[in-house]
Amino acid sequence: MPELPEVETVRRTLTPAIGARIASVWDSGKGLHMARTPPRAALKKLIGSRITAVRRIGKYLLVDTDGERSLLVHLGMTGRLRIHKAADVRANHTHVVLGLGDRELRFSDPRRFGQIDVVKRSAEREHPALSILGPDALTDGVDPVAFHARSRGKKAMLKAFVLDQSVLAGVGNIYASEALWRAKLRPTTRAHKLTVESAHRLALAISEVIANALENGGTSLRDFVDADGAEGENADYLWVYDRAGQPCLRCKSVIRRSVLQGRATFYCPTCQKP
DNA sequence: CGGAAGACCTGAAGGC
DNA sequence: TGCCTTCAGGTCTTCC
Repeated sequence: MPELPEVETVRRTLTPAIGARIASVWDSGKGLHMARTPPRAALKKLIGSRITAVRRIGKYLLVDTDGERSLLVHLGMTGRLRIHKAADVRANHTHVVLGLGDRELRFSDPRRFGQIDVVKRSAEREHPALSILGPDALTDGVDPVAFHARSRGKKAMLKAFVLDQSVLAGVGNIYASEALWRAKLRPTTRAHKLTVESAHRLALAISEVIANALENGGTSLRDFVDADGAEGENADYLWVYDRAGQPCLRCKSVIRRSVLQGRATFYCPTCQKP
């Protein structure tokens, strides 16, 4: 479910946890992404430390402590990271809980596509999940020159290029369609076809789409909520995603849905030129 | 190299 | 009410 704007929204709403001491940890023992179970022994080592910051790299969150380790979290499709009162009933599919006195930081994830790990901060970028990430689309910004350079010689479709986390970290399925619509580019166009001008347009479109979604607190189509349980408003502002059969907001043509690499893709057949 | 298809999972929604 | 199919903000692997 969560792309950069949603993960960043979670990060921002987690700041009340900063300063809290981790008094206990618990995990369900269930396997998450790639059948990996949360590393119980490493989680236990977080006990006694205080949360000093919550950072985000691409779609990953890092909960820093005053020890040498950080908690690494990926929300997958249905993951939630929320602050609850310790007395609140635990949601179904809760898989990791950090006890923070009268509060708890809880990770729940019905589909279990998320990831939980503990990393040594001094070597965090060597973690396999983080080592492959390109520049962060928000923190680092989308450098149009570098973006264009990365597209040289690439036969991949633009949709795949934009989703490639090693090119740019943070863009997911919704905002890929949104950015390509905004840049007036067809999702199936090959990346090497980008001109300097169209690459710049796409780079700017990605930045704007992400900034707007973030302002709206993210897109809640199904599962996404922030750390306080609040939904985002951005679903009301989508131009193409989930709008198949409806008029293009630019030219009134009928928006189409196709499937690219197994994923729903939305575009305007008229104003997004092949 | 790239793309399609399948894998990992659960639950909501729609058709009958 | 139930049963069945389809679909879902993400990776990762395998096969062509």
